[in-house]
Amino acid sequence: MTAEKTDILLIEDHAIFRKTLTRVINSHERLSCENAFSSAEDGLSAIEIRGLAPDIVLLDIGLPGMNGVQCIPHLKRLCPDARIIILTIHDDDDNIFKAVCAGASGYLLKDAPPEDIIESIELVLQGGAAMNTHIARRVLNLFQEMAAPPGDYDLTNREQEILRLLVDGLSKKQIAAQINLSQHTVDSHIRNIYSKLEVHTRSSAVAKALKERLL
Amino acid sequence: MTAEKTDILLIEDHAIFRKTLTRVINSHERLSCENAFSSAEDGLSAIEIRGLAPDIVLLDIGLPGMNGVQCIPHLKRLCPDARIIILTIHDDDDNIFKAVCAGASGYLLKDAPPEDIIESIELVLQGGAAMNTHIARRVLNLFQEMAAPPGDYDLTNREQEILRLLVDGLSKKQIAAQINLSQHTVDSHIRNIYSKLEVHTRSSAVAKALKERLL
DNA sequence: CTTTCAATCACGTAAACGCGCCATTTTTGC
DNA sequence: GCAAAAATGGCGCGTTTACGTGATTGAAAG
Repeated sequence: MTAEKTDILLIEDHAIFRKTLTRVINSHERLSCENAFSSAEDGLSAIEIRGLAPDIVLLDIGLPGMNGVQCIPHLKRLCPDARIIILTIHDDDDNIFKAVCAGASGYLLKDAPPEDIIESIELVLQGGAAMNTHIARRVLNLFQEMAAPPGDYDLTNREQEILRLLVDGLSKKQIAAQINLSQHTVDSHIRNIYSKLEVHTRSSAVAKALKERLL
Repeated sequence: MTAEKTDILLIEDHAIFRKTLTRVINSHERLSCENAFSSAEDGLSAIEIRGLAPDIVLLDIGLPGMNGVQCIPHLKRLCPDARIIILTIHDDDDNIFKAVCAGASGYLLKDAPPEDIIESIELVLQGGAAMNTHIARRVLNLFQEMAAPPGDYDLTNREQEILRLLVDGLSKKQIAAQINLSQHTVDSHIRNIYSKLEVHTRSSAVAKALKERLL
């Protein structure tokens, strides 16, 4: 443990909220917020020009100009080690999804009491993620939606093996050579695959395999 | 609010832990655990035969026979309204990923104190998700890995359009008909796509398009 | 014990494919 | 205004594919 305080950078366009939050953070003995900005552009250019390297970035989504989600990739580039915590009134799935995909470590709602925000910062510093249980639930739901149940077409092992090689773009001849079979046998397996997947072209088979995670 | 207690079903092969947990749950005034099983098979058949409809299922992953992850789809089918909370010693990414994709609402480690487990059950009942912050962090990381930045091969609009049709499994002739072009033109576009994607077969192009989200 | 099914191999054919090589026109960017 | 890039169209050739129509073997299931 060093004596250094944790350096927090804040990007938030609402002036009163920004000042309140800065004060609350600075009243904490191990947290420090020296840099607070009202737009993503200001924050990013300050980071770049003054070489800031915050430990944590608290980021609003509803910013004028560049919004918070768009800002995340730039932050990741300028200070890859910084943890980003989204702090917003928008709790719709789309924003949550985009923020999480872009690399946020936390997603807090502004109506959370200041102590919760401080606690979340500490959790993130300890390597955790900060979200309330309802946001967490949304994240899990998003996951489940993305992870459509892998289709099941009763492919045999051999068929799956050959389907994988088809996805790799190999021809019958190449597949036959790869697994030491006759081209005719490979052909036969491919026919069975087509029949089970109900397709008539290689492309459709490959597309179906990838879309429905058959491998 | 009904006077009914929340019905919790437990599947856990470790007898002592199972009994401890059952006792702790039943000592809670609004929770009830009447059904505890030592295997997924026992639990599932009891649900099916006796028509159980638990509100929450606490599910171990490291079960003999069918494991917890495999069990989830069956639970979803037999009692679609039940919330599933994974309770396990395994906190590796693969298990977390599979459990979350399969539809778990929570992921707890067995070393959590019983009070935490009770609290998590309450959170899930309130529509939240139950995980500690480190598990949550892993989930977010998984998200970010899945959301790899879409590849960029400078495909033109026309090329993207045709690539989409290739993914749909259409032949040159069908594509030409679909967008009112000569087969030769389509052929020409396909060549350019191959060249940009650095592939030489339709399958590889389709695979690359889907794997790297080029559409 | 027989039937089903996976896995293996075979021949032939019409259609589709990948590619070399080429030309014209339109759009885009400096 | 001009060069680069994109979009369009064309011919030919050797290869590959999809599919019809078979066969044999061995293992699993009834």
